[in-house]
Amino acid sequence: MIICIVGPTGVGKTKMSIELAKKFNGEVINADSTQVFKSLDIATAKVTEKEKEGIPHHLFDIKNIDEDYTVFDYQKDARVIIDDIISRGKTPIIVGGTGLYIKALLYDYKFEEESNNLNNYDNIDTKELYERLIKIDPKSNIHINNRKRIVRALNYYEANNKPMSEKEKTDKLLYNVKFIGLTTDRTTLYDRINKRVDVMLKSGLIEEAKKIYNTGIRSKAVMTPIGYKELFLYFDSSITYDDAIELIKQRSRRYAKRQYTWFNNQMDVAWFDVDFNNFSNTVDSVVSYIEKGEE
RNA sequence: AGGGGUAUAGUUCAAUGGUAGAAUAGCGGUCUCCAAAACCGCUGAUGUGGGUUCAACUCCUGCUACCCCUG
Repeated sequence: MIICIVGPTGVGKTKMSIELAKKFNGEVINADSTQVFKSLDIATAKVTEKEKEGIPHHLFDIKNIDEDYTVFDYQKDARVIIDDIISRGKTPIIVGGTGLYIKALLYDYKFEEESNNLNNYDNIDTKELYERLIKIDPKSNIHINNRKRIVRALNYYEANNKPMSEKEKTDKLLYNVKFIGLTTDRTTLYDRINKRVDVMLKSGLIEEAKKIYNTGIRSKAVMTPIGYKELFLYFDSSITYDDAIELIKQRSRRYAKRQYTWFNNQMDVAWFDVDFNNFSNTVDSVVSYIEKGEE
């Protein structure tokens, strides 16, 4: 059996993962696209050594910030680790907020080996790209404004010689997985998100961001997470400090909302309302839910 | 107290007397190697009572609230 903990940012997934690992003889596998990178710690709310309580953790800090990492890589790496943990008789506990990573890992998503020389079509405007796409793939339902997806579909066509809309859609669960979703009402969640940003600032977020800023590295790894790019704008004096902080909070709230959309619609999740005043209550309900399913 | 001004969506602003719009917030959704990304959709307002007019956010007026100025 595999346990997979999902939910929006800031509900306590990390804390739950440690508790469940203790109860079920588990090892934690990261399912967060930003936490695979070294030195992105505070903004990504990565587990600290102290919080780990000796539980083995996998796929954290495995890449440098000037390297790329994709779902394709994640699927390969994490499956090896799952098999290894199971072969040692322990329980894999997958924790993270990146829905696509989780889905690609546990369902039979098929990715073909493609060259990493992706064409960005930098000099061509989106409308033109869309017209090209429709020509090679009339059934495509990618929206005309979604440049990123259009580019992907064009690259897919070039690499595989067939339109993306003809790619086989696969949606079968490959493992015996219990999806545990942690949730709370929207107001509480937003409040926690806002406060967590303030805590991050006290823990040295500015210093962490400044250090990365000074490296001059502007890779996907550093420009994707919420928390650095906004502060970079402040360092550049493009926006004020307060605006940068507000932006971080706003984007975090929106991110949380998108996470709900994914987890509600893409996988079969058992949701648990988190009791923040007495977290062990929540742990107990989750544990008994898992044990009941095991009979 | 007297004089002046303002009142439109949760917020900030639009609308020659002729279908009340936008930004932002909020909510919902898409997603098969960039996903903390990218993209799409929806809800919601003329402070209040009269009057003029075919027609009032718009003009007149009573009230209320807020802002500025003056003792």
